[in-house]
Amino acid sequence: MFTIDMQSRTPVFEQIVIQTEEFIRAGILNPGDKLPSVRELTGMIGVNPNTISKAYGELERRGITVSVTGKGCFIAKNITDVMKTAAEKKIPEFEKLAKELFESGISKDELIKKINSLNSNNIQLS
Amino acid sequence: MFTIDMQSRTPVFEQIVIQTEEFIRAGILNPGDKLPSVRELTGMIGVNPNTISKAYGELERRGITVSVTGKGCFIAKNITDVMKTAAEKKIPEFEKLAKELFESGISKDELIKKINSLNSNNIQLS
DNA sequence: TAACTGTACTATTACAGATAGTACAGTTTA
DNA sequence: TAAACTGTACTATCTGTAATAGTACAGTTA
Repeated sequence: MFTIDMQSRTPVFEQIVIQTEEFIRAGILNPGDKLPSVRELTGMIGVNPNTISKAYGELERRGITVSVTGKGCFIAKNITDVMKTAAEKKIPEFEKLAKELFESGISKDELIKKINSLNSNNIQLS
Repeated sequence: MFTIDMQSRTPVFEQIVIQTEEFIRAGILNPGDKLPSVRELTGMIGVNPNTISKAYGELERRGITVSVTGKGCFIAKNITDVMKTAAEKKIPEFEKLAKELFESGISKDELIKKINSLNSNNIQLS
């Protein structure tokens, strides 16, 4: 499930957060789904339980998961709204990057072409 | 000229690199232009000369500037090509971000609208 | 009760960014 | 020529963050 690159400059706990979000967008993880337990992931990835706990804490802080001691870590029921809201906060970042490429000599048409080529991998199960 | 945020998680030397690139795209810095000397910037920003030197070294490594001991640090003559090539390498990053926003519920139309609203700040002096 | 769940805490190691100080090689200018 | 400037190199040190190690605790499940 998770693919961790120990050589990456991106902290392990952050890689877990990022990949969890990617799995949600791809429809692999859905509302109410249970993530592997801290100790399961510890065994799978080969890192310290504290590192997993830190990732789960960050996911909960973002409203992406709900952790319950004794039960586990679950994808939030309102995950669709949470992801949409988070994405809207990233629009300025998108505009900044687009502006950078445009001012560097890449045409608007080429950028728009890239967007029109996007395909959703989201699988609707309901 | 340079605006450094000491509270930012982005290293100071990297902020200098990023802002230099921004000044070039905005037409504020042009081919052959001389950057402030290491010791001038040290005084302006209030950081260690080594930090400035590290930024200048990185700029030269990217082909953005040419440093000459005894003379100074200058914007490369072929800076337009260098910036275009660098931007092309960032297209996958652009596609990834666009895909993330799209899969999170932001429509293609909205993204395209943002691109069409872009205005170039580039000032042509020649 | 036993085995699981997430969480909290301290101590330690490792690494990157930044500072401090010094030194050197090359260029410009008076 | 000499002074003042330019970028660069080097070592030592400090700091903050990531990660590890080990232990412990509170709540849930079977």
